[in-house]
Amino acid sequence: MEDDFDQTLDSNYGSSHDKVIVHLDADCFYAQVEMLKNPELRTLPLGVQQKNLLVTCNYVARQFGVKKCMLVSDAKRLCPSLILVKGEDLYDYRQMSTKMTLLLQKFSPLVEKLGLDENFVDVTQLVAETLKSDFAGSRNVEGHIYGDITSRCDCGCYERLCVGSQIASEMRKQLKEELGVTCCAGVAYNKLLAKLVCSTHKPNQQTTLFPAGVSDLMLNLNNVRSLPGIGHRTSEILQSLGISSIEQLQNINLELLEHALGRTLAERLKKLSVGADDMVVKPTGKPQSIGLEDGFRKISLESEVKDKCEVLLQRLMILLAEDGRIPGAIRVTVRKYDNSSRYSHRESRQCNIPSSLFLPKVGTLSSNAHNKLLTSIMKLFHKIIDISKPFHLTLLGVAFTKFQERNTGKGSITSFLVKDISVQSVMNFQNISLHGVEAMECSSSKNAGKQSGSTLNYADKSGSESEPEPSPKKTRADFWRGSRKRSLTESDKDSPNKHRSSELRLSTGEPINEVDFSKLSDGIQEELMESCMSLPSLTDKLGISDNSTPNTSMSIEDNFQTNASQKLWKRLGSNQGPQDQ
DNA sequence: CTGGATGAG
DNA sequence: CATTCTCATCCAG
Repeated sequence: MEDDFDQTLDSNYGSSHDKVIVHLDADCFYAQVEMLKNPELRTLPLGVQQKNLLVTCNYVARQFGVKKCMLVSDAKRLCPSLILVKGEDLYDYRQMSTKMTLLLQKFSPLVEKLGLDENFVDVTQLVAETLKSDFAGSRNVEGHIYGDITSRCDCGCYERLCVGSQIASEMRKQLKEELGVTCCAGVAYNKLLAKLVCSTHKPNQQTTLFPAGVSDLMLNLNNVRSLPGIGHRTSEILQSLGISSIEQLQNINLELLEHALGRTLAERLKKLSVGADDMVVKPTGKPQSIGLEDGFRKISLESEVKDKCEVLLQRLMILLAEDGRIPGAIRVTVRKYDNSSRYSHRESRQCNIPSSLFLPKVGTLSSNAHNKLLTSIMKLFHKIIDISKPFHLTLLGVAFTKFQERNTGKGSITSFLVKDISVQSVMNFQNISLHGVEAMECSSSKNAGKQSGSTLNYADKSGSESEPEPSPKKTRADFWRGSRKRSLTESDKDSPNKHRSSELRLSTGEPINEVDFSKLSDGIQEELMESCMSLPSLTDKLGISDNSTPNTSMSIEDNFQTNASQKLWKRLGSNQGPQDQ
């Protein structure tokens, strides 16, 4: 007990080298998506703005000194030719994020999202299988190596991390070829180090960290703020203790730190400071809440509140239909204008809602449900704001929570259909009302002219997550296709029953869909809901046999893992020919 | 369970 | 500092 250090060093918490973690971080993600939607922007300085804030920009713009989280006005002063696109609506970014995660899940089921543009993948298993089947030992590292490797650890981590770097390289290759997205990757034996080393070479590069480089990596961090888990608040507390550097954090007395931060956080930060992290990669499932919010300068009338909420609710209903689950509660969030400035204070209220509002029961009128929800929202609003007095809001948000898993068996099939139908309806509507959006040049710029009629690929989503619904064969097949063949384009075109697989269709104007749906909601909403009601007629259209394949989903994971490692092995074998000795 | 604080991108 | 638009986790009430 007197010996604080024993715990850290002895029990090896978070510092064993037995795992291989890859962290992937898409380069200037929002800007990349915008450039995929409109490739003409590639060579121009591009910024993505939300309200008055430049949330990210491409690397052309960065040459002018434009940076993340700048005021738009400042950015324009630095770079008068800066092209700005609006990024308040996250729909396309979310869509691409889902595609990236799905692609990565082909390498391991252990994929954890961090925000929309980052993923952790635990590839320990795939590495082990690859090492097992690859008897010829010569290994080289793909990409950069961080720090020195003069002293090699004897636990076998050197070989594991080498293979990890090759897997990371393959992941980035597929992300680029299949989705058109460039990423950075970091490879290390825990999450913390994988993330930290990831950002040492940017953009579109990867870096592998071996144990000998850990100390350098940690001590080269500028300050404690660089550690994940230390935000501005904890940083202030540490500052008050005279701690700003990583080295200071490494050396501070643990009890002193516990006094200021509590035992749990203090111990965690102590370990993080020396590069130890025992957090597991927790597979990301469906979100626990789905919400939208809108910030603005001033709202002070109840009618404005109601209008805002109605628009938010309409957009939210689309996200909800895509998710496929039924919410049990709704929450309203506001931010009041606060001149005294401290920091942004939000208040929220939530209430339960009857699930009957969402059941796909024939005869349920959507406008009815919609109105009831809007009424609930306004009630919640009145719980926060006393409208008999003047008020000044700068933000309104609406979110659904407490999702119910749906019924087993038929129920889930039905919901599956409802989800697809709602999306299709929106598509159909787009075809009718908006004519000729833009030519789509989305993914790998090769295949510009995809056929436009097919469905969006939301079905993929339910494929690899918690629900055992759709056939995992797809995933496996996709993996093989993606990995063995150079041209994904060809194989996609060739297979007609492939309409559910991962084609990139970002530039078909999904945001336009959404916006237009909102604006014209009066008419459209009825149309959408009517479509949802007529379930039987849609079963034909959708080709149920495709997704209801009674697939014996035994050891799918094992299967694709095996295939993955075979494929990787093959690839490495053929690529390494000349280098082998 | 609710709502606020904090932190992530 | 947050600023944007989300989402998750932790914790006190």
